[in-house]
Amino acid sequence: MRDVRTELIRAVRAVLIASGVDDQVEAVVDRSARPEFGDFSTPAPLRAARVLRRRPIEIAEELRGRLEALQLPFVAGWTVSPPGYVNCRLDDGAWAPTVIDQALELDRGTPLVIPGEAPPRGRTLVEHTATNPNKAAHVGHLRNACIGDSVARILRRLGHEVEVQNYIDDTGVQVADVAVGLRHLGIAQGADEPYDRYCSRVYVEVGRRYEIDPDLVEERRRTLREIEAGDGETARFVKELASRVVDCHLATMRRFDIGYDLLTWESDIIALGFWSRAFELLRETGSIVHVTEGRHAGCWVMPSDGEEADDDDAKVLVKSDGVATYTAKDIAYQLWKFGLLGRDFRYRRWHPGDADSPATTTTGEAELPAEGFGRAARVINVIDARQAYPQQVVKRGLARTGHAEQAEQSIHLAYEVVALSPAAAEALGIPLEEGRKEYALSGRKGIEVRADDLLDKAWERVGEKAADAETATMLAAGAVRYYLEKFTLSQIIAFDFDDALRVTGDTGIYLMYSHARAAGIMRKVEAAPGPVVVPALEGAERALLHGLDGYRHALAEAGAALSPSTLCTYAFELASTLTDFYEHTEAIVREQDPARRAFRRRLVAATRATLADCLWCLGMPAPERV
RNA sequence: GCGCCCGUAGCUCAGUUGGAUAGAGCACCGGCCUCCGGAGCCGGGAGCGGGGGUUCAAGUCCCUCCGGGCGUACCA
Repeated sequence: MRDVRTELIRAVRAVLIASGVDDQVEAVVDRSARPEFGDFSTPAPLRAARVLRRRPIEIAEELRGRLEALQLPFVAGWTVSPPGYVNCRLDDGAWAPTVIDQALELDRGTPLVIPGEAPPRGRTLVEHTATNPNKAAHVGHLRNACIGDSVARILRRLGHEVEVQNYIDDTGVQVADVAVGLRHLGIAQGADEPYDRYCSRVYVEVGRRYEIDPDLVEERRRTLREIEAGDGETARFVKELASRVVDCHLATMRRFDIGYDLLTWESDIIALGFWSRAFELLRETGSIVHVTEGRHAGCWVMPSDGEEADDDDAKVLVKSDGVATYTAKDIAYQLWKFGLLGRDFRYRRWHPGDADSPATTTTGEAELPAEGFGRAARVINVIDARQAYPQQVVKRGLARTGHAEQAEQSIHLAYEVVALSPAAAEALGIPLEEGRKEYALSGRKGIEVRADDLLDKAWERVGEKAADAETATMLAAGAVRYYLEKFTLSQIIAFDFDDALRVTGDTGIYLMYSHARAAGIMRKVEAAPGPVVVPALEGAERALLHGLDGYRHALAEAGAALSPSTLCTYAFELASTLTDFYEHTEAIVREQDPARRAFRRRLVAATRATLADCLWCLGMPAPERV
């Protein structure tokens, strides 16, 4: 069977139809608001009253009769309460063992697909991280990576075929800036200074010098042109620089258990002529127009929907100097992602010797089959909300070139940025403004909290109590991830050190601690064989069973909404329910009745398994002890 | 100007796509270690920005106003 709630929804839907209401009325089933009503309740009769033109309470009585007649094996009885709810009380002896068994059978090798509902056909491509390879990753980049990684995990857990890509913009202004700085400013790398941090420092300094040194600005222009051209000394220098920073980023993300299937390089997109091919497609379909006068004179632009050429919303794709904009290359990339471009990369392993290494695109010798990459049915781009407009243009590019279906399956998973709380801003030496609640990060100005530094801080914090260094490493990474994932995507995170490094309350530490506690009980109480006999349930036990039963629903919901925070909320509730059980029922080690002891032990085992599964989806460790 | 997002307890945030009495963490105050791990638990006070509307039912949907953020580049 599926989870209890899904079964009840099916049953309610069936009796609604039998009563003459088709799908006009949704079969809503929720946990009962109060225990005295039962385990689950449906307000469907209230909604059906309008359609049937009858009193809700009468409809409720009728539905109750029909539901009773279904004789669902896990249901003890149905009641009606005014003004027109139908309530269900479960048969503990029937539903509890099923819920426990299902939790104990959780296996990450077996997707949690709902029986009868096959996972979607085709590949889902998730692009995330995409940090410019010119500086150390900061907490904003880390939010992107955590969201993307968890979405990928959740979808995989639900049986989707997922490919994760990290886009490397190695031809943009930002990397050019650092190249200029490295070549002309003579700043030395510190002895123990990691390369990405060194680049961060150079990046800030070169930004300052631009203000006072016009020659340096000219040098940037020249550098960009040479990068665009693709071969020559500068291009090689920049590729090397970007590669080294990418390695730093990969190492940083690996500390958070974040990995990738493929690195896609913008320089490869240019070198392999992706844009020129996309340009042909756009031109042939009339998706773009060449503007001869006005402020866009000499440019190729994509007009906005339903307006004439060169209106205010038109987006420039080719500048008057003939160079394609970033958005233009993004359209080409997006067409490739769906296998619509008619061109492909070549592929090899990024670091052949390293088992954790992703694959990478290359213009050199192909070592991996091309069929393994791209060709997506659905594309999810994890990109911050500020880029909604260019992402819309990318989507429009697909629609205009005749790929309405793929445009529909192009999802900009927008999330709000990470900013600094007043306290964090003050700690970084930023002057505070009256009434201002958040302060923007800026890699360019050096105003940032680096991902590695944050993790180091967390490690020191949890290390005070952790069993050993290895445990501290797990706890620190899990704590930081939870902090960055628990906010809804549309919420700006005003990053605060106290909140991020907290070890009590609604934190990743609490979740991992709960898991370790459950694991500890299992070490202390030996497993007992035989069938589960369900005793008279205490409140905390019933709550725990409901928590376990709700996992599939929560996971499916998080997957449908592409929302890790939904799963965070679920995880914290489950952990809290476990704590409640732990604190307010008799210790299992002291339980004398063997049947009850066995039942309670299995209940804890099922909870541990569910929590571990859930933590995996959130990219968090499930430690056996802390 | 136009578009998107945010506004829920002193602070930081949830709120199951419209359901019964709006939750949690932090902070503050007061309790709980002869008890499977106290990174815990129990108790205490206070809230849906304002105003209309739709509905049996609105934090949730519509309109409007007020605050705040972001976008609206031949930057990425």
